[in-house]
Order: sequence, then structure tokens, then C-alpha cells
Amino acid sequence: MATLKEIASEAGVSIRTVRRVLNEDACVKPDKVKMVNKVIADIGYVPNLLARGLRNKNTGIIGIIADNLDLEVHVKKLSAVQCELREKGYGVMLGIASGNPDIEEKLVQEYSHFCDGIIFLLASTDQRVKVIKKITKPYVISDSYIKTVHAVSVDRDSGICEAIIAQHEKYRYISFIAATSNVNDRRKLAFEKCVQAAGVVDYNIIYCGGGDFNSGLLASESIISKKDNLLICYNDRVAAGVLKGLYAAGCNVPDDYGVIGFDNDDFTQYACQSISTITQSVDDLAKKTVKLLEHQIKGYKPKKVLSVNTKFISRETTK
Amino acid sequence: MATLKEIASEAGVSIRTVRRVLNEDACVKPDKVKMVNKVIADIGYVPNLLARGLRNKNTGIIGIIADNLDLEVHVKKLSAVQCELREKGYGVMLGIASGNPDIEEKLVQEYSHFCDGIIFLLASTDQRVKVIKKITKPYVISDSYIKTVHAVSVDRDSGICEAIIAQHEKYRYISFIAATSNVNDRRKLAFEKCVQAAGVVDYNIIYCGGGDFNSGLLASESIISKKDNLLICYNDRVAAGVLKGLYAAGCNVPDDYGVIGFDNDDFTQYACQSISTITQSVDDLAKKTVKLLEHQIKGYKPKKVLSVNTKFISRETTK
DNA sequence: TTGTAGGCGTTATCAG
DNA sequence: CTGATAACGCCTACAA
Repeated sequence: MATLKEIASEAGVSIRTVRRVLNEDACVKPDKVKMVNKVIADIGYVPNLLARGLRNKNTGIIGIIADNLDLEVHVKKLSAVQCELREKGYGVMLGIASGNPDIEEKLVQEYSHFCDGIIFLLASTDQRVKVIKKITKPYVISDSYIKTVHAVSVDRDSGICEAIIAQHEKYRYISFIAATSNVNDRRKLAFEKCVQAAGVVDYNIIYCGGGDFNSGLLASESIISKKDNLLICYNDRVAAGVLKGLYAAGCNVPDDYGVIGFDNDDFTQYACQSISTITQSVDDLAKKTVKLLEHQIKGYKPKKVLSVNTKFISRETTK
Repeated sequence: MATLKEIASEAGVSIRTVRRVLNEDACVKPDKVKMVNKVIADIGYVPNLLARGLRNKNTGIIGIIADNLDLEVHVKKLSAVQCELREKGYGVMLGIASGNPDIEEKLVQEYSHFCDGIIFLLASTDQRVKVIKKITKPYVISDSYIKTVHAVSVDRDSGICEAIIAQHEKYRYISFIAATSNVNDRRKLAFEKCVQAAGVVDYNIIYCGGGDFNSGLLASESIISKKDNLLICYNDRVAAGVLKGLYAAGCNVPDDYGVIGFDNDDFTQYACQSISTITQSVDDLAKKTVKLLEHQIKGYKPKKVLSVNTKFISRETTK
């Protein structure tokens, strides 16, 4: 916790000389260099990042604002992004906004002095984008399809198409188990697009609400009557609920019902039948997010959206 | 991003007067108060926390150092702690050390200027404690049994005892599926203590290594030969692996084999048989952790260890 | 080759 | 009631 001043007085030189030694300027007398280094080795010196930040107007810290950490895939994104950032030498601040716009705005304000940039780990709504656009610092939204902000979007079409192409001829019907009745839900839209592109006629969308295990369990009740059905679920939790519901009713998976989730959560492999899923490359997302942010930190201005693919992973709940 | 100076000059008063208005000091002329407030409303003022921190020697930020976010229970702890901190008005920095002592030490240094306190969200080894004891800032280790540091410990005995008392008469044998061969593993020690206290004779410990799903799967092989066995697993993931292994071998759970995990991960409820588990109160842990930290921030010095209980939750994998 | 001085923005002491 | 002014620790332009 020693300061430059203390190092300097201890070594009997000026602060400026200590700095020169620290900067490895050649033009310092060797014996002074030795002296200063000895003092630093003795009493230690850790630069005060607050003071440095105040002066330099950058702190080497990136703020991450997340919605919540309830879904495993969000945690994986957070881990990957923070890992990527640390590798590039940035520190990380974390704020969890819990879907509350007030907290989000407070976090943005807090971070605009502390941080060199802000990463939003959340789905962007139009309302959100309005707040975000006022930010003067570099930022990236990590899962957004909106083209007027710096963002990395997740292309769900690719994975859904893969799954439908691989499986639709094996089942008579295809259903999408949606979590919200939002007509603009990206996964639902992608489902409709892919299913139509594949020429499937017998498809429908089931709204189960919530997007958690219980909503899947509930949804399974309305599914059971329709055998030979491929069920593409909003996420892996819903898929787990659907699967358990089917089990409880004595249904045969994957022969009579195929089950596919989203996100490749770890537990998809723990279930007594491992769950097929559509996965996004979290590492790719993290790399692109940080890349986009660094672009801006280095002064690049134009809006830019990068995209990551999704992939279908076939396991025991599909044929 | 306006500064006090700008506000002051815009309002035609001195910086000191702006401060007084901000502090709601009574002794400012009403028309000046109005003027200053108008300017602030117009051009906005967000205090620069770097400058404030430099001056006041406290930033209102708490650093959290976590090992990793691989286990759901760790994420829940992180969420709960950050929530508790934010409620008390603190900001949060997050660092993930990935079990690497070098990263950990770097984080500690980084945080010792930025943060008013540090929370370690990790199991404390003796080696770790050596580093931590050098810290001059307030700190708390969030899962430690070592008495010479500020810490909150998880009392695993209580939950294990509960489980054993509730179940041991229903099975002939009891096994503990351990993740490490470390003789000092807390869960193993607690298991031995509780099992002996309950007067159980036919118990053993199986080392499966890794502590993940696959190690549980592997462990199940050596279990199958011994029917009528209560299996207490290192954590829920191991339990899931054991359960799947038993299923694959056509074993009857819970009639012939009882399965109990640790941590109450969400997926324990998703498995086709919901998994019995021993849970710790994450909220309680978070509250006590933050409480202990605030104690120190307010100047309290003596070492203190708080403790949280664990509880047995019986589900479908036990009788 | 070395040192002085000023400013980043905030806060509080002290003097008008 | 109000306003200079100094200090927190760092960094660098500018002398000497």
C-alpha cells in the first residue's frame, strides 16, 4: 500500500525518478535504479488504480450488466466473457439488474465513471435500447437482434433448421413449446420460418408460460393426446419438464415423442434419457463480444452487429 | 458527465456552494439552492466515484473473488451475496480465480485499492489462508472451517445427521460416494461422525474422483453388487451419475438403493426421479457473509466465524 | 540525468 | 451565508 511518494522519500530520490525506473527509462543512473528497485522490493508498491484512473481517464475495468444468473447458459456466458476480458488484461465489475430498468440505469451511471466499457449480458428490448443508446462509453449488447446498436446476436435459425431437417421426417407432427405468447419471440419466429422452409404442414405452437421446468410439465398434458410428435422446447428446462410429464404418462421417448431443448445445459446429460438440444457457442459469443468492445475502445464508431451460430446436438430423446 | 466545477460555473456560484446544496445544508440562500438544482436538473450530475474514492478512501465497492462458477450452488451464492450487497448500497466487482493462486493474488492486489472489502466465495485451503491473512482490508471467506480467519462456515454435519437419522433404518448399508481421497474432506468427515453417532456399523466410503456426473456414473458400477444400500453422494451431480448408472443396470430406486446428493441444484427436480438432497441456506449464508464484512468495515477487529446449517430434503430417490 | 509543478474531481477545513 | 484552498495518488510536460 505504499505510494510513489513514500518509495521516493525512502530511496532518497524524487517521485519522477521512481516513475522513470518503473517505466524503465534508460536515462537513470544505474545506482539509483538499483536503489529504487530495492526499496520497492522491500516495502512493495501497488499502484493505486483509483488515482491512475482519475488521471488517465481509463481504469482497465469493464462493467458487465446481467439480467440474472438463473439460467446456466447465462452463467456460462458470464464466465466466458470475464475469462476473455481478463486474458486481455481487463478487470471486471458485475451488476445484476434483475430485469429492473431502474437498477439497470443506476448501474450504467455507476459504471460510466468506473469502467472503460460496458457489456450487457441480456436480451435487448426496445425500451432497453433507448436507455443504452444514451451511453457515451463503449458498449456491446451480448444477445440482441436489433441492428442499430453494437451487439452480438445469436442466430437461432441455423440450429433449429438443422434439427428440423434431421428429424422432421421421423415424426408426423412438430410442435414448438413456447415460453411466452410474445409474437416476436425470436425462437418462435425461427421455428416458424424453418418449419415452413422444410415444407412441414402439421405443426403447431403451444404456449406454456414461464419457460421453466413446471411449465414444461404442464405443457406435456396437452401433448400426450397427439402421438408421433417432435417437441421443440423453448429451453432445456422446459424440455426436462416435458420429458418428465411424458414419462409420468408412460409415453415412449423417442419412439412416439421426440424432445429437443435449447442451450445445452449440463443437466441435459444427467436426465435418465439425455436430452437433445440446440446449442450456441458460448466461447464464440464471448470472443466476439469482447472483440466488438475493444474495437470501440480503440475509437471505432460505426454500429456493428456480429452473429454466432447455433447447432443441433442429437441425444437420446430424438431418433 | 458534468463535474461539480461545471455545475458551479453554470450556476454562478462556487463549488463549495454546490456541495452544500447537494448535502442539503440548511445554510444556503433559497434562490441559490433553486439555481443550483435547476442547473443539475438541466445538465445532470453524476459524481465521479473514482475521485470520491481517492479522496474518501472508500469506494462503496466490494470485491468478490470466486473460484469458478461451474457449480450451480456457487452461482446461487454469488447472486445472493451480490443482491444483499446491492441492497445495502454497495457495488460489486467480480473476479474468477479458477483455482489459480496467482490470479487470486493479483485480484487481491487489484481489489485492495478499488474495494472497501473482499469476499472470498471459495473453500479455504491452508495455503490460501496464508495469502488471505496478509490482507489489510476487511474480508470474509464464505465457506471455511478455519477458525483463525473471518469466515462463514457451512455446517454439513446437521444435514447429514438428519438424512442418516431419517433413512438409516430403511437400508442395510450406507455408503458415502466421495469426490476426493483427501482425508480431511469436510463432507466425508461429517459423514463418518454422523454415521458413528447413529450407531451404524455397515458403512463404507467409495472414492470416485472428480465430483462430477461421470464420476458418479463410474461409482455406480462398484455399488450395484451391494443391494439395500443408502448412497450419500458428494454432490448432486455425482448423485445424478449414480442414479443414471443404477437405472442403466435396471436397479430399483428407492427400494433397493437410496440416493442422496448435496446442494439442492435445480436439476435434482428435473431428473425422472427427483433426487433427495442436503441443502444449505444460500440466503442465510449471504446475509451472514455481508454482516460479517460490514462488522469489519465498521472497525470490528477480532476474528469471528459464523455458521449456517444444512437440511435434508427427502424426494423420490429415498424412501 | 534529475526534479518541479499542475491537474484529474471530490471533499472538508478554514477563513472571510 | 459563501468561497478559496489543500489533499487524495498518479502521471507527464516542462524546466534545470
